[in-house]
Formats: sequence, structure tokens, C-alpha cells
Amino acid sequence: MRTVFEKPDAIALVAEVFRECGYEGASISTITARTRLSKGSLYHFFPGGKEQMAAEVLAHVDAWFAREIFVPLETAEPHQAIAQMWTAVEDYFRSGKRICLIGAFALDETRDRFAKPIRSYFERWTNALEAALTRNGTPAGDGRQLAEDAIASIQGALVLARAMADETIFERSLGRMRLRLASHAT
Amino acid sequence: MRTVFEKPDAIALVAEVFRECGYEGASISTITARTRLSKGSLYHFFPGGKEQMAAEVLAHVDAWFAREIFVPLETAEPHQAIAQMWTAVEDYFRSGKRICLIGAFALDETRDRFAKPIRSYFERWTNALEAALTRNGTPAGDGRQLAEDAIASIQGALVLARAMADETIFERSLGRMRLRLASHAT
DNA sequence: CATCGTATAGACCGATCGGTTTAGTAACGC
DNA sequence: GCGTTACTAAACCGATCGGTCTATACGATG
Repeated sequence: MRTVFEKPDAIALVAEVFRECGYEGASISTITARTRLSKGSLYHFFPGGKEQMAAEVLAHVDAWFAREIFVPLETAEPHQAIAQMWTAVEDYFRSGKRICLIGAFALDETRDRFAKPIRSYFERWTNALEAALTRNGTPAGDGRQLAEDAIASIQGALVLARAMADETIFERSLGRMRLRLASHAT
Repeated sequence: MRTVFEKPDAIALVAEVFRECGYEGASISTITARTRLSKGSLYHFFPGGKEQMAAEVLAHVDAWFAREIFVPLETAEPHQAIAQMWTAVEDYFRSGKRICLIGAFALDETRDRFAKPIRSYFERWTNALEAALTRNGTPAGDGRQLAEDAIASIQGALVLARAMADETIFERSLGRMRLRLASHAT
């Protein structure tokens, strides 16, 4: 039997395994088992092995957020860009059933391996949100803090939703944060 | 050469390794290397192996939070108990340089292994904080949401602080949340 | 149809995994 | 001093780790 994959498919499949298992928890054999890609295919696409797989997965996630969230926040009409951010986030994390791979990598020592992409992902997100809030009329001093609160809320809600196995927590938490951001505009 | 340990010391040492590496990332040999406990000692204290080590570490963390935070929130004068919670949290996580082991375990599949302790830790915390807020005069409907927001903020701030390698984020985020809780009392 | 490059399957490798066993050494009750 | 218990050190085990390699299947191009 022989199934043919393309590299973009491979990245998406591998991403899901890292998301579920973490970097250390995702062994090559669990990756082959869950993605149905053989070792040969994996090392064909990612000659650099597990580290390259994770690096490309991080880049792939970052690119998605850049396209759907960061760029709109940076360039589009702020009110609409912020609204789009909330729907994109809710959609992406599937009510907290899916976690933030980059946030998860940040917690243990795999952070050191991928420090730069992890850091720039969160920095770009907070900077972009702060800029959009400011353009939207949020008072000067409040923008930075609200942006940090919003992104921390998202990350924290993911932890809580998984820990308590309760999807409603994620949506409720996001709903409240969305209102807080809106209420600080002029 | 021979060094003698007691089990409580062993638990605290092993806890730090799990905190830094995660469950899967903490191999027995990294544990022996970082704790200076030999395999013999480890399996003497924890005959159930790695899983027992993690289970006892989780119980140890839970006991600390119960003593320093949950019980005060549940039984002591609410205003003071909430103040004590914030100082205990800031102290425990060392300005975000230390992460929440239980939150980190919740993110990947190790959650399934320790679902019960993880869940009950967060449930007790939110319930205790909600009860204290209510006793402190927070309007009926707001208590639950504020409690969830506060704990999610803490978890999220830990992610952000580590991701951006910026300790100030944790303290600023906690400072804001503390004010929000206080401002909702009567 | 022949050929050639791309991609897949899976045997195979040394190293490390979690865990067991054996052989102790120190501290304490008597 | 003598046994017993509590604890440690390290050799050792099969399984699994990340990674390599060979063989082959397939689509595109001639």
C-alpha cells in the first residue's frame, strides 16, 4: 500500500501531533502512527529530523496567525480587525479543545530550542493588538495593558478549559475579554 | 561517596525537574542528574516509577496551594485571604520565572494520565476564590466570572512571561487583576 | 515504452529510555 | 558488638528513542 502526501499536508498533520503531545511527548513513532506518514516520508520532507519538523510547524502556525490576525490588526480598520481577531481565535482553538502550540512550547525547556519564533509570535501579537486598540480610540496608556491582558486571557483560558475539561470556560472567558476591549474604545 | 536524602526533599527536587522539562521531557536520567539522587534512591522512594513521582509531586503542589491559598479563601476573612493569595502567587511563581506545573501538565496528553488531580486543583481554586469574593461583597453574578478571569490571567501571564522572557509582564498582569478584583467589592 | 526523479515503506543502527536487580554502606536499637 | 532497617550506587535489562539506509512504487517526461 502506498499513500502520497504533499509537504503542506505533512506539516498540518505533524502540527496536530505536536499540539497533542508536546515536543518531547511526540516521538517519531507516534508521529508516524498518527499521521500515517512513514519514517521515509517524514525524513524526506524534514531531513533535519524532529527539530526541523517542529520549526516548520511553528512557522506554519505563525504564518496562519499573521495572515488572519496580525496583518489585519496592523493595517485594517481597527474595529473590524479586532472583531475578526476574536472570531478567528474562537475558530482556531475550537472552543478550547485545541491548544496553542506556541504557548505550550513556551512552558518547558523546549522554549530554549525555539526561543526566537516563540518570542516574536507573542510580541507581534501584542504589538499589533495594542496598535489597533490605539487607532480605535483606546486611551494612550491603556492599550498596551489591554493587549497583554487579552492575550494572557486567551492562553490562560486554554489551560483552564483543558484542565477542567469544560469547553464553555473558553468561550465565556473570551466573551468577557471581548467586551472589556470594546468598552475601552472612545 | 554517599549522600542521604529524605522523601520530602526528594519530592521537592523532582518537582523542579518536572516543572522545567515537563512530564515527557523529564527522563529518569535527567532527574538523577539534576537532583543528584541515584536511580536506586528514586525507585526506593517511588517504587511506582516516573508516574508515581509525578503523582506525588502533583499532590505536594496541591497541598501547598491548599494550605497557603485555598483554605484561607474558604475559611478566613475574605479581604485578607484574597490579599494573601496574591502575595502567595507572586512569591510562588517567582515573577513568572517558575511555571505552574499543574497548568503545564494540563496542556498535553499527560493531562489524561492525571486528569483528576489537575481538574480538582483548578476547580477548588476557582470555587474558593468565588466564595471569598462573594463573602467580600462582590455582586452575586460577578463572582464566578471574576474568579475564572483571575486564575486564567495567572496562567496566561506565566505563558507570556516565559515566551517573551520578560519577568515584568507577570507582575504587571497580576497587579491589574488584583485591582479588578478589589474594585468589584462593595 | 523506457527512464528518471520523487516519494513511500520498513528494516536496521547505536543511544537512551524506564525499570530491575544486586551489592553494598551508614545509622540505629539492643 | 551485632543485627536490622533505611538508603544508595551502579551494572544490567528489554523496549523504544531519533535517525539512516535500501528497496521499490509511481508520475512525469522523453
